[in-house]
Amino acid sequence: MLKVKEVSELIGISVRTLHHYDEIGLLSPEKMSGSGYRLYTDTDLEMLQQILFFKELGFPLKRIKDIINQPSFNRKEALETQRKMLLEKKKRLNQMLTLIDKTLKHEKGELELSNKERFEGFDFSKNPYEEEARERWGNEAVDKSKKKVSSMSTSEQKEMEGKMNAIYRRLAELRDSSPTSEESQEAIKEWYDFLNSNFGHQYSYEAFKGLGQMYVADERFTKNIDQFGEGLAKFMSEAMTAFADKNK
Amino acid sequence: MLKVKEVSELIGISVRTLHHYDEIGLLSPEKMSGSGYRLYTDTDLEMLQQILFFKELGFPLKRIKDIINQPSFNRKEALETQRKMLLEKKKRLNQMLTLIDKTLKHEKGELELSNKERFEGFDFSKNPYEEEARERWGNEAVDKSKKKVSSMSTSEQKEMEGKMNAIYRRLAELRDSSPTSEESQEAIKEWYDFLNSNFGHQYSYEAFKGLGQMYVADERFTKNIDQFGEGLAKFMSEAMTAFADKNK
DNA sequence: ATTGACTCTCACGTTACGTGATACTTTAAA
DNA sequence: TTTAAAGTATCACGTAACGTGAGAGTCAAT
Repeated sequence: MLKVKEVSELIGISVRTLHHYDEIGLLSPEKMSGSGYRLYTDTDLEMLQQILFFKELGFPLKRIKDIINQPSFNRKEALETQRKMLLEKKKRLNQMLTLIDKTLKHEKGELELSNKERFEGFDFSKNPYEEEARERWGNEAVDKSKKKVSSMSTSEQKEMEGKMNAIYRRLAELRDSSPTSEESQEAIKEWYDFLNSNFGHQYSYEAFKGLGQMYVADERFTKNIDQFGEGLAKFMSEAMTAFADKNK
Repeated sequence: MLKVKEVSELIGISVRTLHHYDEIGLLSPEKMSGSGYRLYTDTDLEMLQQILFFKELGFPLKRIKDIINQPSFNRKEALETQRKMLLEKKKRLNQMLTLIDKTLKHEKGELELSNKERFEGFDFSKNPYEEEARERWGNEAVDKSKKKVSSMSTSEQKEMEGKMNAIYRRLAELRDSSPTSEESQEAIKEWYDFLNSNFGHQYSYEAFKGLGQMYVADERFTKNIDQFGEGLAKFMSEAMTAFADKNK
């Protein structure tokens, strides 16, 4: 069992960080000495490794706490998911390297670079790995929408629900047409805007696409959506994918 | 020329961020409309790209501002340095992937993993790229010490200078002995502690070693230090390297 | 003229610690 | 056994980098 300085030196994080993690309930050591000293066990260190990987991937500490406290949390699975996420991060890094090379060529007058192209290697999606985390450890869109809704007044809830239903009904009318038609895409845009302005969560196009995929993968979504019309979830999923791919 | 929302949507950063960068003088648009709207030119966007690369590499905004305001700042050179840094970042990412693979093997009982090994892919050095930035855009140890000194009272300056000179003199006395001797290492530790408590900058052992190397690589340092004794810069450099290697 | 979208500044809030202070505990040396 | 230095705790303010909401001014289309 290690005390704070020992852990701090072993890993290279500050004692203050360890205190902070204890305070917020993220990592509280399994044992305390009689005089109130924190004593970290091997198990604590195993969990700390998990935390540091999630932190490296840009997850806020609160979210990390959520995740590791899931009853279904399993370290081996987590490592595999984190591995996948790190590979994606590596891909993004490669995109940035490609962008630098292009910019250097541009500086040398070897190629043209539009303003848009100048920033194509950057991706400021909120947290690109949150979608994956959600799939594995919790469906935050559903959870968050439930929470957000429950904190509204009744009339606010009715208004929002009315808007949502209207969009669903509109989409249901369109579900026999092509998901990529102009009308369908317009309606999906409305859905995209609605989600982004009412649920305290900002969807990237990629995340929106992932959400659409979940509509058909997750029974709860499919059932809920298909109330408005048989096959609506599938239609929306396809339309959302098309929307995201068109706008990326 | 683009207004804030256009820039925000082009790149994916918030309007607030652009406001903030203007406020702190990091990126102020070249033009303003008659009514006070920020108007960003292509040149502004070029600089913003630079800023975002530095930010990706973990540089604080203040430091980024320092760097890009250097008279010697040159975008092509910056891109090349940033490229190098991103490659290093990629290497660190690979180390983490390797660590995950090792941890997974451990979970499966295929290998042993000590507590130390469990964290070997992590590196929490302050900002690992600062050393390189310093080499290229400014010798912050010198600059910062000058700035720090100029904001002190005269008596504070004398006291600090006295301490510094005493350490130099001590080291000068030892310069004909081995840089790794106990006495030399003690004196170097004093220098390390002095630097870390007087210049508003925290040296990692690696950075301290790098600084020692600069003493012989940078004419200004060598000249300044050798005032205390011929060959002192070289001696200190070697002793600092030994000190860092022993403590890492 | 009106309205909705856009822009500005202001200012408080959030997140994740860094830092210094004060008091208690532990450890090693005298 | 005592002492002093190192280690640990809690407290609380500060920093960095925005996020968020508010209120007022601007712009463009109807």
